[in-house]
Amino acid sequence: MVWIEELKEHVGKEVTLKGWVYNKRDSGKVRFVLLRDGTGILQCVFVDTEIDKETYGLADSLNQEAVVEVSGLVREDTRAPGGVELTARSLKLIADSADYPITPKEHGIDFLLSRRHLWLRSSRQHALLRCRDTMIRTFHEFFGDRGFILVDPPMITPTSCEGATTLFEIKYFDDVAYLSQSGQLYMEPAAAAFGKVYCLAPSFRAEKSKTRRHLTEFWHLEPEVAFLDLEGDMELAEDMLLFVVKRLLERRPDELKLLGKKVEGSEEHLKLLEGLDKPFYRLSYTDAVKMLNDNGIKMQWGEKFGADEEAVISREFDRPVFVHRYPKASAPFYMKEDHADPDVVLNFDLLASEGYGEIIGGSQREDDLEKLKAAIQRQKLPREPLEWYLDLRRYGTFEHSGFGIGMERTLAWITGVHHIRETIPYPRLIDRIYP
RNA sequence: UCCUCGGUAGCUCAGCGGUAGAGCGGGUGGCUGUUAACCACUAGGUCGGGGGUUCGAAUCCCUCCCGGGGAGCCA
Repeated sequence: MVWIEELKEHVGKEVTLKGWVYNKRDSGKVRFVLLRDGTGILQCVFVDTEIDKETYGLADSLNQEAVVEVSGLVREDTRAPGGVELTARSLKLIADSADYPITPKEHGIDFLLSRRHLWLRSSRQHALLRCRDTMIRTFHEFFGDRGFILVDPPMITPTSCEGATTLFEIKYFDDVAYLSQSGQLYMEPAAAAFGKVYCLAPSFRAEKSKTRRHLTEFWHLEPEVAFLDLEGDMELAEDMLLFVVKRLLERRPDELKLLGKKVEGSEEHLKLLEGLDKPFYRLSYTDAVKMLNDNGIKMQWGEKFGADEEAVISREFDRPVFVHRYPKASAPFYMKEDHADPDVVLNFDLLASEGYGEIIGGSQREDDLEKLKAAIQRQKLPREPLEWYLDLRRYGTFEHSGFGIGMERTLAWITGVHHIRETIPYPRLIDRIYP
C-alpha cells in the first residue's frame, strides 16, 4: 500500500491505494474519481473501454466519502490536480457513505461547526491544521535550541492566578477546584529550578466573549526566564515570533497560499510577513495615550485600551508593536513596578499588525517580598493560597520575566484567517462544546 | 451581560400582505479528459416554536428558542 504523498516516486509503476472519495466528475465514457487519503488528493481515471463493466459501473456509482481500494498505473499528467494521476485498473468498495452532509459547495458556519468532526476532512482545514502542526513544532524547536526545559503545569488548580477573571469551577472530590487560566505561577518556581523554562498547555477562560479572537479553551505557551529583565523579555518574544513566521513561510507556502484564496489583502499580508524583521516597534503606554490623543481619540492616562484603541495603534505600524509600562492601578499583582516611575509596571502587550490585536502579554515579575505582599493586599486577594508563591521571594529571590502567547491567535495572524475558531481542531466557544 | 443581524427544500439563499421559488446536492438520462465539469428531466417544504392583527400572514405585531457579528475582558 502506498500513500498519495509518495506517488511521485512511483511514476510508471502499478500501485494500490486506499482512501475516501473526495469528489467525482464524469464526461462521456470517462469517470474521474478524486481520492483523498489524508496525505493528498489523487485523480483516478476510469475509462469505459479499458476496464470491465463491473469496475466502471462501481466507479460511476461511488458516493462522496466512501472508502475504496484502487489499483492502477501512476502517470504524470498536467491535466490532473497535483500533476500525477492514476489510470485505474481495479476498484474495491470497502465502506459506503450515503448522503455525506458537507458537499463541495458553500456552507454556513453553524452547519460546519456542528459537523467539525467531518469538516476536518476538507482542504482548507487541512491547510490550517498542517500550519498549526508546523507552528507548534517550531515553537518547541526554538525553545529547545536555546536550552529551555519544558515543564508541564497543572490544569486543575486551587485558585485563580489573576483573581478577577472568570474561572471554570469543577468538583474535586468533596472540594471545589478550578481549571487553570495560566501556567505562569507554576513556571516561576520552575525558572528558579531550571533557569530557562516554558510550558505549552491549554488555558481555560469562562468569559462570555463572543468575538473572533476568543475561545474558552486555548493553547497557551508561556516561557519564564531567570535573570531576564523587561527589555530582554521583549527581545525573546521578538526572536521567537520571527523564527516561527520564517519557518511557516519556508515549510508551508502552499498551505498559506490556499488559505489566502478569496481573502482580501492576503497577498499584501504575506509580503508583510516575508519582510518581517527586527526590531518590532516599542511604544510606552504613556506615549500610546499621547498618540491616540493626537489622532483625535479622547482618553485619559490610566484608562484601558479598548479594541478601537488597539486597532488604531496597530494600524500605525507595519510590524507588530510592543506597548509597554501600563498603569500599575489595573495591573495584576505579580508585575514588577518600574523604579523610574512607580505609577507603571514593567509589562508589555504585543499587538499584531493588521488589527489582529493582542497576541502576547508579558512582564517582569515582582521579586521584592514586601512589595508583592502589599500588592496582594491592595487587590484584596487571599494570602494563604499564595504562600507557596511568596516562598520564591523568601528563598533566593531573583530577577525574572516571562510572557504568554496564544497559539490560536498567533496562527490566525500568520495565516490571515479571520476567526480563531478554525485554528484549533475542536474549538470550545461559549454555547458550543459539540462535537 | 449589553448592542446588532438572522432562522424559508439536505445545503446556500431570494421572496417581505394575495396559489412556495432559484442554484447546488439527491435520483434518472446524455456526452471519450473532467477541474466546485456541463446539458435535460425529476423528487423534495408544518417558511424556528407559540400567540395576536387581518377577508387573507413566510411577509405586520408580541413572546420564547436557536445561531451569526460586535462590545466589555483577555492570549
